[in-house]
Amino acid sequence: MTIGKKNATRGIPVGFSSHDHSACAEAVLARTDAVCRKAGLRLTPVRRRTLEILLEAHRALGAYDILERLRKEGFGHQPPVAYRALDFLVENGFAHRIRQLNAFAACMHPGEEHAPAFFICRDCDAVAEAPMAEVRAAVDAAGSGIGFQVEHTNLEAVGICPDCASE
Amino acid sequence: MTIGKKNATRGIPVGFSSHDHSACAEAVLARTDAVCRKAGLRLTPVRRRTLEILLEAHRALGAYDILERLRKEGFGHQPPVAYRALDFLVENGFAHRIRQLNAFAACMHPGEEHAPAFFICRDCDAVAEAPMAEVRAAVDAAGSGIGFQVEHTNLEAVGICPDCASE
DNA sequence: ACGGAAATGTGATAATATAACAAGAGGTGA
DNA sequence: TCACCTCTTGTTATATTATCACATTTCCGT
Repeated sequence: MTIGKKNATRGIPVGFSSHDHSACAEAVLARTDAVCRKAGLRLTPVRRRTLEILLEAHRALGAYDILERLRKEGFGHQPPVAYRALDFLVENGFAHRIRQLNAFAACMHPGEEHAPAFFICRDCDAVAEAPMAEVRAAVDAAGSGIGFQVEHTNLEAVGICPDCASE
Repeated sequence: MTIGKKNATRGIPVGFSSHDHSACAEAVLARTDAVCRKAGLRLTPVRRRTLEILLEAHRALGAYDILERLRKEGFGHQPPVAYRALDFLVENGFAHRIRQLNAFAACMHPGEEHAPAFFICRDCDAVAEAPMAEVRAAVDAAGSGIGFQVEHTNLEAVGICPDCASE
């Protein structure tokens, strides 16, 4: 599946409200830099560029979409290049994996403790990230009820985004 | 990835508590039958058998695991055979798709309105299904807050199951 | 029986992801 | 500095998951 072709030229892919993309992208990148320095993580060129690509695209991208862009910029052109960078970003909370779409999106709140929920439009594939701390608490509680120790939760809601609803 | 190899011979794959598998499997199958009759859905041989396989396995299975078993029993041996049966089951709520595992598990509450959450052991791949109606309500509410109309939610929690924790 | 819709079977291929190994970059202590 | 170690990158190859397209069959209502 190629991600997001349907809405490539209209709408607001990550999040549903208008705002200055480049400003927020820069801010997130700066914050990610800071978090890496503090944690001793190496935000190498591929990794940094991968995050930038996600931030610039401002939508969920498939690994092969990212790979293609990296290739055009002189990075390696084999799948592991993209997957490794994405793994790093996801593991450290700088990006999220959207399983419904087999895609990845930049995290808008790097470093902050947050259990995000994703709202995915089934029409245009736009993705919004919303904080759902209460949900995480409820899941933790339900888990302990059955002796299960929750380490990570992923909540993906599929439906219709405001843009597509108004059409 | 092949699903569930790690724990193929020990533990309790779907749900974490001991019980009579074959009894619960039969009950679920009977209920599914009833729901289909009532709704005018056709639980054809492949579909029925696919559900039975999931129920008997009592764990999440990959599409190709299921395909192999269907093949051995004389059904078609091409991927669409399994995927179509699984699509039917998932669409009608008789099975769930576990995206973390690229796998499928029989629904233990067919016909009941339920927004399930899945607890997935990262060690043995066992899956437990828990009802999380409150979570669904919270997600719906959060969705309306951003103008998003939620149609379907999927919540997957990864962690350590009681069996693996005690080792 | 007949016609249309749904379901099945098959071959082919697309899309996603990982394994395994060689080579390079960068830090650390002798 | 240099030997050493670890992490990172690049590449080849392959595994795994999923869908397309089309022919055939089955089912159901008329």
